[in-house]
Amino acid sequence: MSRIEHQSLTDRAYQELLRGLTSGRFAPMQPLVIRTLAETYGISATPIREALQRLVAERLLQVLPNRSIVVPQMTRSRFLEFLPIRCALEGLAAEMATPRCGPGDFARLNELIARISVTAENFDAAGYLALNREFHFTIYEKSGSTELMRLIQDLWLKVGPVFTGLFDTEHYRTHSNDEHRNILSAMERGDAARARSYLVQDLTYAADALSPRMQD
Amino acid sequence: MSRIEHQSLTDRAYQELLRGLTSGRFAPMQPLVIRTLAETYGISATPIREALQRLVAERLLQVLPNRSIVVPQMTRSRFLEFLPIRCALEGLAAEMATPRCGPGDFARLNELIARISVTAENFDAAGYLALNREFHFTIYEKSGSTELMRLIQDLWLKVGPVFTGLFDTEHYRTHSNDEHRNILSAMERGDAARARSYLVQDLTYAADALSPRMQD
DNA sequence: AATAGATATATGATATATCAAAAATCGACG
DNA sequence: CGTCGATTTTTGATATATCATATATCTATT
Repeated sequence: MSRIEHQSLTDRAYQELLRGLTSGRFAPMQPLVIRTLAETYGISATPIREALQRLVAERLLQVLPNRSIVVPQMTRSRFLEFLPIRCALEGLAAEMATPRCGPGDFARLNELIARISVTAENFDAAGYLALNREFHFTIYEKSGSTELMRLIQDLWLKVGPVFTGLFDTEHYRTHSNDEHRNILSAMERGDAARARSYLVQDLTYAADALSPRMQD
Repeated sequence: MSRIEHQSLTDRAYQELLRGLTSGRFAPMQPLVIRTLAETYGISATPIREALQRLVAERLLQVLPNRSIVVPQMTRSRFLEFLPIRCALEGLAAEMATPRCGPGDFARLNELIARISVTAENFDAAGYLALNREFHFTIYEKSGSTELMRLIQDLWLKVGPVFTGLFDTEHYRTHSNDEHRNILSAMERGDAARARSYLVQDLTYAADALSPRMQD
C-alpha cells in the first residue's frame, strides 16, 4: 500500500507554479496576482502567497519595488554569469561521480546517448531536452552528494527555460552528443579530470549556441 | 533624506530568526512553534509562518515528518559534504577576483590580516570570526558575480554556526593567517590559480580543525 | 486638451477564526 | 503499577476579514 502523501496546498501550489514557470507559461515581467491564482486553482490566497514567497526565496521569481511578483527575464549577461558556476559545480559532480560508477551506470549512460541520437535525428525537441537532462543528472546523482545535486538542480531551474531553444541550433544538435560520448569514455577509463573537462566543454558549447540568441 | 525602508513584518521576522539561528540561540531539534514566536515578537502568526517557510526553503530550517520545524543539526558528514562544494565555489571566486583587484583592495586585505593577528593574540573570538569572514567576502565580492556571492553566502549560513568553535583550536588560530597571507600574495602577483589553491587550503585546514570536534 | 488632484479600485500585508492532525493528558482496566 | 484507549490540548494548515498601499479612473481647472 502506497504511502499516504500528505501534500499541503502550499506544496501543490508550489509545484503547479513551478511547472508553469519551467514550461514558460508565465510571461516574464507579467505580474502574478495572488487572488487571481487562488481563484484559478480553486484555493484560498494563503497557500498561493506562501508558494510565491518560496519561489522568490529560490530566486525563481522576483519581487518588484511595487511588491508585485514577476518572473525575472533571463538576460544574456545573467545567463553567462551562471556559466562558470555551473562548470565548477557540475564539473565537480562529474569528477566525484567517476570513481563511483560501475558497468551498470556506463551501460545506462550509453543507452541514453543512443536515445539522444534518435531524438536528434527525429527533430524531437522535447524528447531531446528530457534525455539530455537525464544524461547529466544520472552523472550528478552518482557524485553521492545530495547537497551538490540540489545546488545543481536549483541552477538548472534558473537557466532551464532558456534551454528550450537549444535544440534549434543545428550545430549543437548534431555535435553535443560527441561531448556526451567523450564524457562517458573518460569516466569509463576512470579519468575524472578529463570527464570534468569534457563536461565543462559540453556546458560551454551549449552556452555558446544559446547566448547569441538571447536578448540584452 | 534617506529612502524610506518599507520592510514587511515577514522580512523583519526572517532577519530576527536568522540572527537567532546564526548565534545559536535555538537549540537543534527543538521545535520552533509559530504561535510562541508570534507572541514573543508581538506580531501575528502569518509573518512568522512565512519567515519560517522561507528559512526552510533555504534549508536553514527543516520540517520534520510531524511538520514541526526545527534547526537541523550539522553533523560531521554533512559538514564534510559541503567542503568540496565550498572549495569549488569559493576557489572560483578567488580566481575570478584576482585579475579584478587593485592596490586599494590589496591594502584593505592586508589591513584585515593585521587586524586578524591582533584578535588572535588577544583571544578575541568574536572579532576573529567577524574579521575572518570579512577577509573572505572582501575577496568573493571582487569576483564581480553577485550570483556566485549569493551561493557562497548561503553556504556560509549553513556551515556558519559550526565555526564558532574554530577559534578554540590552537593550531588553526595561530596558522590560519598564514594562508591568508599566501592568498593575498598570490593575488598580488596576479597568480589566480595559486590564489585559488591557497584558499582551498585555508578551507581545508579549517575543516580539519573543526570536523574532529563534531558529533556523528 | 493636458495636467493635477481627488476618488475609486486592485492588490499585497497582516490579523484572526476555524479546521485537522499530532501530542499530551487522563482514566479505566488489567 | 503499567498499558491501552479516549479525551483534551497543542499546533500547523487554511480560509477569510481587514488594513495599507499602489494603481487606475475621474473630474476640474487651466
